[in-house]
Amino acid sequence: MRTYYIDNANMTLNIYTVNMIKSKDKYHHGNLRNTLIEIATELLAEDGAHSLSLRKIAQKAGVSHNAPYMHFTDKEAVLAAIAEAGFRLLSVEVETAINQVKKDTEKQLIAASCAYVNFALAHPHHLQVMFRHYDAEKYPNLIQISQASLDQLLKIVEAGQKNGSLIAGNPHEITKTIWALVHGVAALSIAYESKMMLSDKNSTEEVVNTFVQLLLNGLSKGV
Amino acid sequence: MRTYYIDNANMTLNIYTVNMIKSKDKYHHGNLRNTLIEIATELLAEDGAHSLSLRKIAQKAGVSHNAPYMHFTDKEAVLAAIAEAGFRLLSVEVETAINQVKKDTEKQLIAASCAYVNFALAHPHHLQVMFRHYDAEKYPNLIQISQASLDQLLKIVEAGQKNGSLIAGNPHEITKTIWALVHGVAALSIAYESKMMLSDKNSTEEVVNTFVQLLLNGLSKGV
DNA sequence: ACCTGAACACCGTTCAAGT
DNA sequence: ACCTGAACACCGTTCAAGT
Repeated sequence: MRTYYIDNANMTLNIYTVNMIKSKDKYHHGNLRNTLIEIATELLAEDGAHSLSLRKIAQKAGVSHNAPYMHFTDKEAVLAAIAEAGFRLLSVEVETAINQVKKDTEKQLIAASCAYVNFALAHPHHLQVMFRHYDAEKYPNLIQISQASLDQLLKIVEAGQKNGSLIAGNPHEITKTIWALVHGVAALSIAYESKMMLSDKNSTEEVVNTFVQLLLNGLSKGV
Repeated sequence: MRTYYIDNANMTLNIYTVNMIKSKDKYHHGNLRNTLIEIATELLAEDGAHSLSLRKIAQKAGVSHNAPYMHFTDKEAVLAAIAEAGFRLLSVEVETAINQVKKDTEKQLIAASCAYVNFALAHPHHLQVMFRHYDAEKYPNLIQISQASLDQLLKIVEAGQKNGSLIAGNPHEITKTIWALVHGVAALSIAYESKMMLSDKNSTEEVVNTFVQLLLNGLSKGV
């Protein structure tokens, strides 16, 4: 590659090099990848996953319909990158929500759950792309980053077990139970336009609080 | 419509009518709709939702790529029909599972939950199509039928409240909590190839049992 | 290295036409 | 009524070519 430059260094190449510097913005040098992800995320939020096309993304970025292939092997890779960005955003929102309440296990669990459901309601198409099925071998980063929210819950659970507010037992199983409940609420809320899980008279916070409280206190009648 | 037949009854139409009767199978008269749904479900299971096309379905059914439009307004309508069939199948499997155990609330809840998760694992692409977002006004039947599993859970919950095994309180909220947990387990199992929620050493039944038990007994430490 | 234009085999959908 | 063939505007992806 380097030899190529030296061997072919000529007038034409010099002009090209100048153009590279001059038109940094126009040609997105070194930045096109991020630009494409940003634009794709916008289009996703506006029109949904089914009408998201590489060609539209490229057009809106001002590049040819082929430029994305310089940064992504195929459309699936773009979706994976969008999903990855989504998990990062979700993680930040959950973390912020947790930090805004006192160091109380119950309050933290509810705050994290609300943040998760609110993210889903605010970015339904994004959540859909985040929880598509991806080849774990192809996108190891994605799988890893997607566990961030799970780890955030795990921390709360382990702290709760230490301070005596949660039952003993495998903390991973407990964490997964909470996650499944919260993810289920989020997914079903999206599928049914909030009509099924949420209600008009109660806020999302109140409804999520009800679900989490039922999980904390249990559905079985104490003897 | 009827007038049209009478007014235009001629030789040509008679030949066509004969063809209609002769080639009932070939032209799927009155049955093409169901054939298309069946084939679509097969293709969905094999290749996933993203590569399901109306043209492929039509081709496999032996009709022109345009014939489906006689029975469905667009691709979305086909997906809705596939989803509807899926909910009917899920409902049958859940009902069967419930009937195979004693009239014990806990056992019934676990049986129903297992049936739900097993359906998801057996038909991951189908579940994906079932829980896409559909316009409730366009497909009222779909929304209605999709509530069948919820109603099945509700029955168990109400019986459990009556026989004293479940806590008092709004049965709908309790039912939704169970559904959200089970749906969350199903959805996350699919997204992560069962690696996240399920385990290699334990059966699906054992894992689902753990989750449901945690919900029944609660995560909070009793005082 | 990075980007483009032409080309390929596919889509969903519409419409005039056939039986 | 039910189905077909041609046509349209889109896709994702590949490849030779440009700077």
